[in-house]
Amino acid sequence: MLKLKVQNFCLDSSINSGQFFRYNKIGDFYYIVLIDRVVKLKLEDGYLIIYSSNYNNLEDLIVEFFDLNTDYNKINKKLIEIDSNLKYIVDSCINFKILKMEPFETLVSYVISQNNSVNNIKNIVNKLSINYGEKILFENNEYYLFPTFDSIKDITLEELKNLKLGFRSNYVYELLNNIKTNKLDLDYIYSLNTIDAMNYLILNKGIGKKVASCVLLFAYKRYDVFPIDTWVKKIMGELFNISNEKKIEEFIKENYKEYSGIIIQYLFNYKRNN
DNA sequence: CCCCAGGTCGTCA
DNA sequence: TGACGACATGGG
Repeated sequence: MLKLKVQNFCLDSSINSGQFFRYNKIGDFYYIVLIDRVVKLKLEDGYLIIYSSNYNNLEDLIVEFFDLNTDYNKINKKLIEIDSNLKYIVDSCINFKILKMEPFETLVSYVISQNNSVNNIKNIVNKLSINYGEKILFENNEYYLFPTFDSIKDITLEELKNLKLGFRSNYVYELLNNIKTNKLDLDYIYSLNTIDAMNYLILNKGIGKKVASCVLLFAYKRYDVFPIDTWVKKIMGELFNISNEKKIEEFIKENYKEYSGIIIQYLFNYKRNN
């Protein structure tokens, strides 16, 4: 068991925020499939109580995944300074973190996410993992890692359709092919600035601005990008009477700059939970 | 039977 | 450029 002192951290809202799809809550504990292992954890009296199928380098992994070294108090203060009318939104997301997810998993998951519901995304990603991911035994139960690129690089279109990806089957199929032919290199993205990274991702069929934004925000920690989805459009219409996507983009970018992704994530959470 | 979900693409003006 | 329907599937 690993016990980790944490401050200003809400495990519930951070996991259950539509960012990450590989988790289950049983009793007080969350069971999450994190890269190469199963992690079971709960928050108790300011400590994370953590069990895992693999304790190697576990603390670093947890700190990185939950973004525990970023000073959100400072960021939140800035957000409120920019627009104090949104204080109640920021307050409602207090101790919420933007997760740092694995790029390949994030990319595939978010291609699947389009025009889909969080529950159904979870289902499909789980099915994909059960069929093609490595099996991990933990507490006498079977868990499945998200497939590596190698384990699904030769998947057929029909297999994808059988997993009920629907029209997204073609997108995932082509995406894997692009990685295979090195037309898409996920490591290359680290070297690109945000705008170039966005344009690079959008070259792939099935990846538009929204999916690319999610990938850059959730897997590459680019806080200056922000996904605009149906929930964000709704709340921006209600709060600011802005419904046009371009106008939303200009407004957020102009006001929130390098923290755009964080305020948008707060707005998304608030709208989805209320 | 309808509408909608962390959208994107192709087409048509 | 901008608007608009199609696209698979599951759930309300």
